Amino acid sequence: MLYAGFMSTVPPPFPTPQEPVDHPELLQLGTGLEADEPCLRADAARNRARLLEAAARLVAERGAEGVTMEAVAAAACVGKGTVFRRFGDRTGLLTALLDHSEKKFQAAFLGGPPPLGPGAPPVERLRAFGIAMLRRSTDDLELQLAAEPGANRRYISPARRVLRHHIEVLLRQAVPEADCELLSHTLMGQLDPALVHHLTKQCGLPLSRLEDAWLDLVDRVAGAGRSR
Amino acid sequence: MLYAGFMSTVPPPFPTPQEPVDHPELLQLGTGLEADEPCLRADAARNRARLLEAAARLVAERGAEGVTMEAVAAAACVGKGTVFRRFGDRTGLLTALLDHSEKKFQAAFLGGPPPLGPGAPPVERLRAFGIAMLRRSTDDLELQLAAEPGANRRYISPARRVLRHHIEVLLRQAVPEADCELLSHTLMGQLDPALVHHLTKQCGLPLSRLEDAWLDLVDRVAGAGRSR
DNA sequence: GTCACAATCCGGACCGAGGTCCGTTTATTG
DNA sequence: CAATAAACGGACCTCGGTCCGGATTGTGAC
Repeated sequence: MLYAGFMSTVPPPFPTPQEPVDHPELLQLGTGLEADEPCLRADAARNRARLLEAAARLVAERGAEGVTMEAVAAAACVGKGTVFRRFGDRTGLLTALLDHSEKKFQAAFLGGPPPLGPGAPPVERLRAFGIAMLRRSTDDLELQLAAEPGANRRYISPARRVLRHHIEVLLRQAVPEADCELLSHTLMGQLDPALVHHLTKQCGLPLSRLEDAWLDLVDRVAGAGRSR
Repeated sequence: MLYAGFMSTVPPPFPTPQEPVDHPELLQLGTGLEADEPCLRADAARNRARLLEAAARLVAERGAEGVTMEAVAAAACVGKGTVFRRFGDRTGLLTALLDHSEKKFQAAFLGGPPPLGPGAPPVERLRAFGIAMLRRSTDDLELQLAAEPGANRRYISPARRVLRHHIEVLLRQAVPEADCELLSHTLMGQLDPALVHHLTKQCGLPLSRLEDAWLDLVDRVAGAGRSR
């Protein structure tokens, strides 16, 4: 028997069938990313805010590694259990910290101005999307790494689903004959924060090279004279 | 101050400079994967064997999740500290369990018969390589998932390096004008055990579709009429 | 307003597992 | 048979995660 009271904030347990959304561009903005405040008791909401603030402060002063669930609880003057009830687990807390930036990004590519948003041809949107993700990764890279779930759940995080699905939709327009679902996973791989971290921080490659590689990859996969 | 006595088996702590190997095809067969037995004291070697056997037994009867460091130690009639000294951490132990299969696979694509081994044209070797990896992933998928290191170290595991480097070498022959280092990461992404697990076990896709997608990807990236 | 009741939340004791330390034991070498 | 380097073992620490008795809050009735 699991808790039942705090699933609003927390990614649904999965495996949920959750067949692919069929109305491509119209999925609700924050798929599971928010739905926070609706029905939270006053004290719960207050504690939630306190916790996020405390966590952000800890990240700022001690880095993501210093964000211990106990430390956050203590810094927020709250019991440890409260942190887990609200955010499910450490990954959930860290994800919530990234939520704001995440939603801004989603808004940008789902409804913002072209070439990132609708209006530009799909391949161009793909190019812009990758560049934007790479740039976004360089900020709060540490947090994104720390927020990454274990191997079992890496591919079922709601945020990742949204990103990947967006790529898939664009791919369908650009290369309808391909297996766009799988292809989208491949493209996502190139934007994986862990890979970006490895290449830039551990191997010392300049970000521009990753950007070039993305553009090249899009070309190869969905580029001009494609027929298969 | 770290331990210094058991680094033979264990991936070097990193950050070690470790500049990229320059002699492409000639790297020693097991890059960091073995170098085990050479200078182990008799009792140490015996305990190592005991531990691996115990771990394998535990995997067999309780699944990878049941492989607790304490349980392994107990099953091998050995102290907990010994397990860590020998294998560094849980990932190291699990990796060691996969070592045999890993080396066999390396031998197959580095020196075995074509099209996997040398002798076939690079694109064909690439195709065969992916298919082989996908098939290999379906066996001991659970173990491979469990052995995956945390986000920080995912891209610096020696075994992964070897695989990726092999792809890179083949790519250089097939598409010399491309950024083969980065492209190889992309291709590796498609073969990531976690992805394979997600797609086959959680989404229910048949393995054959992954294989088709791999062939298609190789085509797109390094396929026939390429000029850029 | 206030009272009572149910739903929700809180807190911190508790557990298991990974990882570390260091005093002790054992293999090797000459 | 020393002497030395290496290995051993298990107590110990930290941290993520769980549990449940008790405290708070929202609500409807009066």
